[in-house]
Amino acid sequence: MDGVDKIFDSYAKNGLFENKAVLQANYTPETIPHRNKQIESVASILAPTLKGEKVSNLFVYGKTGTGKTLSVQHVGNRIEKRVKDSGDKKLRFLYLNCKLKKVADTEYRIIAELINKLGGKIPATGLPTDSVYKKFVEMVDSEKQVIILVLDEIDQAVEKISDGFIYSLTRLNSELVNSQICLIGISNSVTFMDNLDPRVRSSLGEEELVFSPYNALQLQDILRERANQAFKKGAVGDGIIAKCAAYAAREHGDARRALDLLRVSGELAEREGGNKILEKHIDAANSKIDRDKMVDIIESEPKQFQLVLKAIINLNDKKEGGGIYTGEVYNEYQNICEKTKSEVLTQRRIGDILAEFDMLGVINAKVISKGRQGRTREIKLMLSPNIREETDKILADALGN
DNA sequence: AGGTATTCACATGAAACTATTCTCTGAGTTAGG
DNA sequence: TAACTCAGAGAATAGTTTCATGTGAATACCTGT
Repeated sequence: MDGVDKIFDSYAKNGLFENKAVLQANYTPETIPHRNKQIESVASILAPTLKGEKVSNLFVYGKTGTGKTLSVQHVGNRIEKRVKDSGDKKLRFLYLNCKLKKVADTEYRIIAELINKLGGKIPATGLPTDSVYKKFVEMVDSEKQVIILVLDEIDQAVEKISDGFIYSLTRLNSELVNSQICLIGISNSVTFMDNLDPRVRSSLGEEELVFSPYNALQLQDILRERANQAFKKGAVGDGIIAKCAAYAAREHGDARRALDLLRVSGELAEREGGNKILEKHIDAANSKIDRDKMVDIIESEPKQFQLVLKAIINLNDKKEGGGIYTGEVYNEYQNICEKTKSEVLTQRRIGDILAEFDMLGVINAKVISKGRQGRTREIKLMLSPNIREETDKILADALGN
């Protein structure tokens, strides 16, 4: 009876989870608490499709984890079911997440993916975009039907491609003879609409819907409902739910985060062999989630990014507290490249890489002007000590030294 | 002293280039009738 | 003659370089008191 057996034993005996899938990100719950109003709005906007009538395009926005995607999909499923039951009208509900890398982050791939969902076939590459587009129109228009097209994280798509793409989609209706198409855009950036072509804005934003963040009490309701299904009885106290909710509420009311927190807490408690989640598990889970996320990011970053990060870390160690500037980073970066015999990129490119690190929250870079000493980014490394440790390991590993 | 003009060290943008990935096409090759 | 193979053409993407333009404020330079 060694340690491994002991682990297996205790796992089999007192697993905390009844059904862990309930807490996972892709789970679709039966009910969606505190979103009735929004769901009804979506439903009333989409209702005309049941009669095959033209409906307004809809634009939905709200922070991550506020139930946007869930609500829209919920309504979509209901409509589809309804249509299937009554059986006369043809209606397709297409959901597409534009952020998924390698699936739908270019114009070509988005349309190709849509064609796939419609049941058509298209090679992953090798065809001119407009012929793919033509094929799409053809497929849509091949019979009399209504198509509800949901583009999730649409802001990502526009950033990568251009808004001309969406413009042509919104204008699609005029090209279609038989069918109707209804566009639903989902975005978590409120400002996304502002720097959009006015024509696109007006046609996409015929109807708008805002999902505001959940507050702590609402999060508690959500958690409680899911916890009931996910855990065995008695595993979760009420204080635990409240604490998870409070943590997540602090982070702009992100329900996904709250659920993650609960799940990871459960996993930690289980691993310790306990039969109950304790408060300390939540704290541990909280930092574990942050750490895992960051480590994941750094680990999966391409080599050049890691070299730049290494340069920043070196400088950070060398001059405790003092500001780090782009030029310094570039010099240090060049040194490291020389040592590791890597290709050296231009300063222009390093600037972009720094901006991306800033976006990811690895560093905090503020553009400041030092007067006669020019304009530059003032960079602060944002890795907490325990993440820092892991990072060093990863970098040493990846860069071989 | 107070007001302008300079100037620095990059930031930020746009366009062009490169390497790689993928499919399709058609020529040439092979195998079977 | 049909089936098969394989190089090359065309297209798209990611990552980068090249060229161009922008910019906030410390400093240098005036100006008139």
